[in-house]
Amino acid sequence: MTKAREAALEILRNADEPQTAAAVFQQAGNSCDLATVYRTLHYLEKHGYAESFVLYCNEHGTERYYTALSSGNSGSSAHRHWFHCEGCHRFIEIGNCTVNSLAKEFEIEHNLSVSRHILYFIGRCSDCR
Amino acid sequence: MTKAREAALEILRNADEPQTAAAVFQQAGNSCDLATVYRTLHYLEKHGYAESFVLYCNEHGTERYYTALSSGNSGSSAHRHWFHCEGCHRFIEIGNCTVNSLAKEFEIEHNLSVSRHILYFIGRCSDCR
DNA sequence: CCTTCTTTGCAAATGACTTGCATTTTCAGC
DNA sequence: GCTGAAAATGCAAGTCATTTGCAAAGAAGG
Repeated sequence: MTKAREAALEILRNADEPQTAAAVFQQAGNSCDLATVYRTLHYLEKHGYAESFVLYCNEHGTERYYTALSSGNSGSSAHRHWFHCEGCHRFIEIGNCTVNSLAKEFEIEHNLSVSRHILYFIGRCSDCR
Repeated sequence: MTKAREAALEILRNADEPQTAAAVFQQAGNSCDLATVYRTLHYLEKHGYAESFVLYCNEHGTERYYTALSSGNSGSSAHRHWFHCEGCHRFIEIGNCTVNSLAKEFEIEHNLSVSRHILYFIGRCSDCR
């Protein structure tokens, strides 16, 4: 684990919301190149330290957001889902998600395999309504 | 409704899967500019003729996919969700989706408003397993 | 140390999508 | 049917997140 990777992972672990590459770059104090941040995030995801999803927001456009997974090296912790506020751009975790069982049903019904799923909500939080 | 918009809407209505701007452009036989296709799809979505979502696929990257909404004054069709096969890149509709009720619960629980949600599955269909 | 493999920085490239602007279409009102 | 203002289109150039080529810097093992 190199210094840049350690730093990025620490940033993701300390964050309570999904982070974009640009956000990680900024929090790292520009201590490394943005291209390195992208490569680092790919590395972290590939090796099971983080997961990501692509989210579209009116104001920020389409960006990939990363979250740390609790246990690294492919020992996966639970996949999470988020609500994104279009006002303040904060994220709130959607707990208690039933998508997994929905995916399982769908797999059986269609005799196929679902390797991942994406779910998120967009709206306005209680402060921004 | 101009010719280009009529054509794009017809393409979406005849499609049984979500279509990208590039796909609509191609099916339109390059009869208009790609920029016009983008503008047209924005128009259709803004005016309730279509809806869209952004999906990431390993092979095709991040793209926006459009589906027609049945825009008769009688009934606008419900928002739909899709499974995307990473092998053949076909889409299969996920029927019977419980996300709406999940969103409603979440709204009440957090005193916020969810204006839209994104859900899709990625995997391999029965032909591509 | 020295060699080799990996990672990084920098700059340039990519690809989906957007936009400025001049030209064409559309369409309501004659 | 004509006409003119408003809207739509084509083309080219721009934007923006993300990726990649390549040479230099760093790590790891002998």
